[in-house]
Amino acid sequence: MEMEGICIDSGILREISENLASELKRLEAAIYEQAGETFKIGSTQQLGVILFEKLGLRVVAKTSKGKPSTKESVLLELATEHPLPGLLLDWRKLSKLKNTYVDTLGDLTHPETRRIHTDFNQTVAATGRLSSSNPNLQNIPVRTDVGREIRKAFVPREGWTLLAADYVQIELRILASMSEDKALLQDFADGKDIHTATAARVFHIDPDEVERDQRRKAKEVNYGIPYGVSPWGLAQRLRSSVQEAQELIEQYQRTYPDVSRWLVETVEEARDKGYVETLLGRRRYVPTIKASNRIERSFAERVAVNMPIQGTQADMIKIAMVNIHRRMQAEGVQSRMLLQVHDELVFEVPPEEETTMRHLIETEMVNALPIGVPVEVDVNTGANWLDAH
DNA sequence: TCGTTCACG
DNA sequence: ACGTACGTGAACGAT
Repeated sequence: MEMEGICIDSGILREISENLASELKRLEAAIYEQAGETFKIGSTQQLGVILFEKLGLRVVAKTSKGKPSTKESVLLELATEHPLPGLLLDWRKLSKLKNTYVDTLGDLTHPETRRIHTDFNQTVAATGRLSSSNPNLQNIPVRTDVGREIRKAFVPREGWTLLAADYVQIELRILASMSEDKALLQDFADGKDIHTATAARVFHIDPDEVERDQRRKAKEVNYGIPYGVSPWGLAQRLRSSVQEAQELIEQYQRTYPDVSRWLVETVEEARDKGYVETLLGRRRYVPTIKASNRIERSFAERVAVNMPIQGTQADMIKIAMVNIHRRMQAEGVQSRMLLQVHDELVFEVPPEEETTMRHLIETEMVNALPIGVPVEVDVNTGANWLDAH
């Protein structure tokens, strides 16, 4: 994958870069207008002086070094009180995308081959995941409109198509498997939309009565639980009261008692043995699980419950990658495996191999590591990375 | 080199 | 009262 690289359409990036440049220029003018002076917008220090001293806005949160924070959640809160924070949020979003992705990826693209080559690091992440660097191709934007435009610049070689295959809600399926939770196992066995199913159980209603907002809440709980989320943390994410968040967590614990038991037992196991492990026995040592400092200890407890899930997912996709590679060799295909993004594999395939590859990839991903829960994989093709989803 | 911020799963 | 969901990598500013 490192040597193969992936093809970049520099023309697309150049156009995005120009659009971003003019939009940023406009925002800069508006920001200086509101601030009443010019300054380095990217300097949190200079920005802090403007926001909290000159304009006298509230200090919502402090950084680890005790300075007034200007992070996104702070600016969001201040945006109702002054026009400047909203402009800064827009500026930060666009300058991040331009500087980190659009301009950098363009520069790193080989002028002849039009391809870009990352490093996949095998011995960095403590959970067993891969990481990607120089450049990191595992954090290419996708959540915003401009971000999605950047994905369109990742294209297949001439005449071929990109194929993306994603595990569907794999973390929660592994949680169901490891905890052997009856309700969670049943919902997956029934092929239900898991967040809707959770909402129905937690709110004691029919699945077809679940409202958008209830599903959103259930989704945050589902994803928060395997990380050991606190009532306060969940409240931040939901923008709800701590009270409501706490009730949601308690209701979840009553709904999925075996998950709750597994979380407790996994922390106990870490205390007893000094490590936790994945389904296949990959270990992570967590010595601070016995720390006298409560903050340090709590952190170790969250690490302990998260690693078996995240690590088993990493084990699973690695097995799938090896098996897919072997079969590609055996069948002598031209298709190439290009990227891995934790729960996703990206390939480029010639048109005549598309049907074969779709089937081969789905089969090997689904069957890589049997966990007693149905594993679902979403496979799509397209003219670029965005369209392949 | 460190701190802050923010991009992804 | 403490700090507050896990795992990463990179850009930028300050020192």
